[in-house]
Amino acid sequence: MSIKYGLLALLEREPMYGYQLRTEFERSTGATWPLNIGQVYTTLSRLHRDGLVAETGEADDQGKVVYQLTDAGRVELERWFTTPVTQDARPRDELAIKIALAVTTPGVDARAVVQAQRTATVRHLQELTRLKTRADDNADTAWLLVLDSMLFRAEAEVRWLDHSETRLARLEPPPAAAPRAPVTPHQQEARR
Amino acid sequence: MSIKYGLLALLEREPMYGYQLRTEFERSTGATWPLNIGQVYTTLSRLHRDGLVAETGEADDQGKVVYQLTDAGRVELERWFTTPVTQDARPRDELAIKIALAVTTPGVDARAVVQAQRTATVRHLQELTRLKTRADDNADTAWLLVLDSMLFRAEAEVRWLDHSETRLARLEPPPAAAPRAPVTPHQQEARR
DNA sequence: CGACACATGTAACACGTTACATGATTTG
DNA sequence: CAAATCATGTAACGTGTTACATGTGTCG
Repeated sequence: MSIKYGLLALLEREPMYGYQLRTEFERSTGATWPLNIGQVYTTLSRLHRDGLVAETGEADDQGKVVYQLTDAGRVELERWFTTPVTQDARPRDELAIKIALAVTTPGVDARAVVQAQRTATVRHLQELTRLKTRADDNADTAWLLVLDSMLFRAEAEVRWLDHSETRLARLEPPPAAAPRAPVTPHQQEARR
Repeated sequence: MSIKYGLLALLEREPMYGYQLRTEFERSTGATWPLNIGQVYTTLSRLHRDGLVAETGEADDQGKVVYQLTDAGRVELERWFTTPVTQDARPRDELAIKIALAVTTPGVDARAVVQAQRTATVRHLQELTRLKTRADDNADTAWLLVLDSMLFRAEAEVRWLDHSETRLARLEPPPAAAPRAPVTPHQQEARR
């Protein structure tokens, strides 16, 4: 869905051909989400089928097929921009599902899963921070916004993972620390 | 991808049939991401095709087809739990793309887009908070974790939107406040 | 010339959603 | 009995990824 409207938005700036659309999309979002060129063409053909874009005349001398927005396309784009992204339109959060199911899956140490993810997310966070310090000079607003978005998200994810660790620690005593009372049969069962 | 492993995780708890898998999945994640029953069956058939699950004998007297994990399925599930979710495995963020493109799309007031989204997200945040106060009593750890995940995310999103608003305000003076110098032709062009 | 970037497209497949068809069981 | 819930499946379609086929232009 994002691609479809992304292409429409780019075409609102000016008519473009497929290859150019990919380049511009990746430039605007800082190559955060690389866009497969094949998808550009299939999406364009669907947009054309649905009357949201049209070719500006036939393929030019080098075989480039330039597309432009139709009025219907402009209406659809306007609708996209004025309608907020709702929760039920978002994809399932694989991480949340993973942690949630780790808690009740036998043989799985949920806290280890949380810790492994935390390490990976912190590493990602550092990479983002590094990118940001280098990006502040050139300053392409769109790319900076995307970068901030990912930073805020990653920070929130780390906080959530820490919060989850705490919550899990309250359920189950920490694994092998100072000498403690022996585990009960029930706890052993729950741990496998 | 999340569903595939979600089903494997549930089957690690105990063998189940399709309908039951949907019920358990929605219970574990607090009905946050409703799971289409059709998808359960198609996913199960793919998992069966790939040798990750197997029927426990033929359909029972009521026609229920119970599935269980195979050894290969257990290995795959273990792999999922021990491998962190990486950034490039995540879907594109429609909101980030929308705001990023709003900035450079002619005729679109990026700040209005940000504001509209903020309202929607804050509303969602309130709904989540309401859910949480009511959920703390019953206390299903998995569902609480998912709820927290969504809370942390929504909070981060609001912060990012505010941050974006600030960034955008630095680019373009606020629309119609105290008397100011008239807009230049260039600014009018940029705004449509 | 050979490699690489530019440029368009198709095929196959995975995943997700919606809608439909079909029947058994439960319950007001 | 009628309606709702339980239960299994299929068909059609949208979207996304990967890989392949094909050709032009440029530059070392």
